[in-house]
Amino acid sequence: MTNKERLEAYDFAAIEARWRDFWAERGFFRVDTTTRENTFYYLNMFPYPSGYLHVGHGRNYIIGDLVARVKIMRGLKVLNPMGWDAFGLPAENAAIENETHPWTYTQGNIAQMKEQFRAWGVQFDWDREVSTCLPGYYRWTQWLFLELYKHGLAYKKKAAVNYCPTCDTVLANEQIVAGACERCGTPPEKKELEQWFFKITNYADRLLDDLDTLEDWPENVVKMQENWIGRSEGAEVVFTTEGGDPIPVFTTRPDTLWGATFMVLAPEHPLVEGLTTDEQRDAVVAYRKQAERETEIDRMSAEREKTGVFTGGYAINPVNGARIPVWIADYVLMTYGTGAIMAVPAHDERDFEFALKFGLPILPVIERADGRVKSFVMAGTVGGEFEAALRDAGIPFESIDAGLDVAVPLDAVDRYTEIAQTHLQPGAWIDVVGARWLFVFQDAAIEWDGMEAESEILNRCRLLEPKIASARSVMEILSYCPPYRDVLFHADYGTMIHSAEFSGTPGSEAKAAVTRWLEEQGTGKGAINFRLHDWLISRQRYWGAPIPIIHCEACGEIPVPDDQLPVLLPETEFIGKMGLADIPGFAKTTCPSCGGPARRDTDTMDTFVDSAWYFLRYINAQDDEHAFVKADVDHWLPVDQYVGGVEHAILHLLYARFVVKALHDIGHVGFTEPFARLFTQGMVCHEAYNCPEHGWLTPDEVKGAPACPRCGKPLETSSFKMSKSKRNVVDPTEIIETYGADTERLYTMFMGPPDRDIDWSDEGIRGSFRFLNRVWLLVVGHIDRLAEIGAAIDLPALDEAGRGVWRRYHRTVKKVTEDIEDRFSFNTAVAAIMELVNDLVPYAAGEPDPALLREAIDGLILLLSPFTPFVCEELWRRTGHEDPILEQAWPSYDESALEQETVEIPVQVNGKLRARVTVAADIAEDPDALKEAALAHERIQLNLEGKEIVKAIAIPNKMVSFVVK
RNA sequence: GCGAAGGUGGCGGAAUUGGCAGACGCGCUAGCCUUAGGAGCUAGUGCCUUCGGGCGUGCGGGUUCGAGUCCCGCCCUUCGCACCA
Repeated sequence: MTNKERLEAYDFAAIEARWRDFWAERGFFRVDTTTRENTFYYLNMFPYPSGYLHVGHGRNYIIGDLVARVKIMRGLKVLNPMGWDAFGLPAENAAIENETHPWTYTQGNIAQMKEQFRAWGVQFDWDREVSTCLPGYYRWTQWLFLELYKHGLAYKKKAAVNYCPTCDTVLANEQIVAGACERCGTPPEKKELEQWFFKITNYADRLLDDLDTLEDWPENVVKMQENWIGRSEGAEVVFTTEGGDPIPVFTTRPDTLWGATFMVLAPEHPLVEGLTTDEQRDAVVAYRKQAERETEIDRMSAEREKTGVFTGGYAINPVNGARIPVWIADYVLMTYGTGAIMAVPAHDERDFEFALKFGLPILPVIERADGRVKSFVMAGTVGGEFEAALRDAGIPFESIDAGLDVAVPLDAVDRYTEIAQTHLQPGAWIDVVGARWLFVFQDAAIEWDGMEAESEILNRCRLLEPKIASARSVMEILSYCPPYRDVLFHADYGTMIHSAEFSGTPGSEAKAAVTRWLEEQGTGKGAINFRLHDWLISRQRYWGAPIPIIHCEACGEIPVPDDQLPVLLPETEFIGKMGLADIPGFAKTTCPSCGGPARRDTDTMDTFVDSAWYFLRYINAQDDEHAFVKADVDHWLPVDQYVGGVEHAILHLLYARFVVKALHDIGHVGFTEPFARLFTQGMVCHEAYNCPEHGWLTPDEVKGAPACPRCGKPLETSSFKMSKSKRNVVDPTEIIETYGADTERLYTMFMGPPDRDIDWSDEGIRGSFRFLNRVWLLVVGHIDRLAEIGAAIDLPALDEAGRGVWRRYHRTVKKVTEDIEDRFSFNTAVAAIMELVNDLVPYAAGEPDPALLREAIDGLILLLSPFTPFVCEELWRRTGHEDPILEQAWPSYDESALEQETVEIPVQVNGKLRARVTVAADIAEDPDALKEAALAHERIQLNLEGKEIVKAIAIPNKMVSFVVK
């Protein structure tokens, strides 16, 4: 090997300084968006300018830079822009904390983050930089608002908001932590305020249906969106109060209507007032007050007991005229469906729990799908020959504590009833539950099929058994019997029973049949309900885009005319915790319509509005006349590849999809989905150390010791997402100083699959550094042995080692290309490059073919360049190239190099690997020849000795397998 | 409870279509080299072994010549939603 000592060391600091600004100066990442051919729009979710990016943030941008570089070398015109999600609460709160203006805070952070990108070698088209807090941007956010407004998609209505009485302000949902105001800990109150909404519910169906067209989105994100939209199919059925007021309810189970034994309204339902009787008034008022106060905190606790109060009022079930009690309970939400439900306790788990607790009747109206019927016969309730009779009838049973557990076949229920009745002792009864419901008394077997049977059975049982004299329903009696626990309740779609003329309707038809009938009767109709609510975009905070609406006493709500946009954020000094309403003079204006005195809307928009359209703005970021140009966005959008964190899987992505659909319908864009391909990268975690006394400690303080350096107490150690508060962030500046940006980039791509959460390893990164040193020495140490650029390889003249390297090189090109472009599998791409280097090092140290070495080294540098652009650009120049790497074509591979001359084929005998035979490629192709070769192998012959071959399988190029006896 | 992802050596992970489990890297072991650094180089490294082999991808079954991969039934971890009628 060439004498190492003479070789220049890998001086990453000097190399990175040399090339840091090169790519930007040459404009490789600038693109003209009027271009129409070979374009590629790569987009990272833009960050909130927090001012500091750790190595975990780096993952996102390094992936983007890598893909962009590959696509550029592929000859595509790549748009990879960057901007700042600069408005919003985090910036405002941080600014308040630092006693500065959010503007100053944000600008300083942006400068710092740009410097970090530069250090990483991460390149963007900075000519298209977008910052949502600049008037040049939010002027168009306001335009977007007005477009939606003019098309009926933005409206104002009273809505319950969270209001903190201590801070005297409205709180955004994000400001409520564990049910209390994040600043002062006071539980917020519900307050009715006028709020702006976007009518996203108009698009619920399309947002759901179009998810099917997003084939390149991660499955979990699609599912999360589906769940969030929450489409339910069922019926709306109109119950009535005794006073004649309609109470519409939504149900997904119209087939269970005959089992509705009571109703429950949300505590704040408007009909509660009228339904409440004088006796119940105090209880109802108290409950409503409690519900209003406690919802937020209480909803946090997972499994809470059902609570509720009877109003004293009754309603009429339209299907059978039954008079049923109306209750209020906080498990019914005013914000879903109609805020009222019909309760079918036999087939809805929540209703079941509620009914049992409050003693309301529970009537099964759907047969169990599994047909199970059970009967528990308590010891002493039957005569001695009972068991023999069961055996004769072929009815299986089991003796358990205190009695017999009988599993009655569904078709033997009547026979069982007879047997039970014959052997019943005086004063006893036997019940049959599950797919049939019967109570067998000495003088009668009563089918439990409705309210009349309910009261008769209840009365009889209470008389017969003093212990249950206080039972309030039949189901309550049954619930005392443990063996019945799993058969009393079910939510199956089974055959309808106890439902008048619908009894016997099979489960598969029941829903549709009842819905049709309800429509004929005029008491209900098929209905679809969504969990998705309209998007509340009003914020009563300063740091956001002002809503461009003027309120005039004479003319009403007037949109700010286009030539008066933007409505600028008023300049103030240190703003503290306030909204636009607190800024003197802001609201005062004149009506654009009548010229009279008027008042500006003082709400600002949710930051999710800013980020719901920024990907359009990049296309024409400097256009002062338009938000974007239709012809351009229609070409560039949908974004070819969108990358960001899963934390935005629901809100941001849903809002962006909604805005694009709305803009499409209005006619501003020609496409209906913003992001063709989505990739969600995982978080980077790092060891964090917690001392019960001194809190979170940095790894430096701990130095690997298991105890706190200050108090000696044992430390809790576990891996968390990097965060300042847990003191476990890894600072890229330190990494870059120690190893260089290339090493950080390489390790970030190598440490694991990019979609998975992963631990940053302080040892692991050294492997990547070592590898780059190896590459450096390989290239710099053999420059004098490289043939001239472009020299042709004389393939037949290569020795065996050379042919091996040649094949390895081409296989590597194929694998790296596919791993990056098709699979986003950067870790395995790096592993393949490492394997290539592992082959090249000994080859280069021997008697390498200069032309082959040239091809392999050039190719290695190009393959590695998207990962480690600094060192690769340096090596590229040192090996004699004058043009930059980004002007080179991405390496291609030679198909013929992928074919092996000899192949190693595993041979199995009875499923166990017994030998490997090395055969020529043409033999490996031919099953018969392959079998012959396998049979000829010594170890196989040994294994086959004295055995008969039952079956022989040869899969070309894969495997030979013998089955022997 | 519902939905999603995952469980493979001491560790991060690989195995893309049912075909050689553990690529690549970290760590570790031994040796070499050295101007003694946490550098570099070489070899080894799933477990057990009587050195023939046996066992091995969360657990239990199944399909198959062949299963980390497919099917059935469980267990565990992480994430998202959660009284949504």
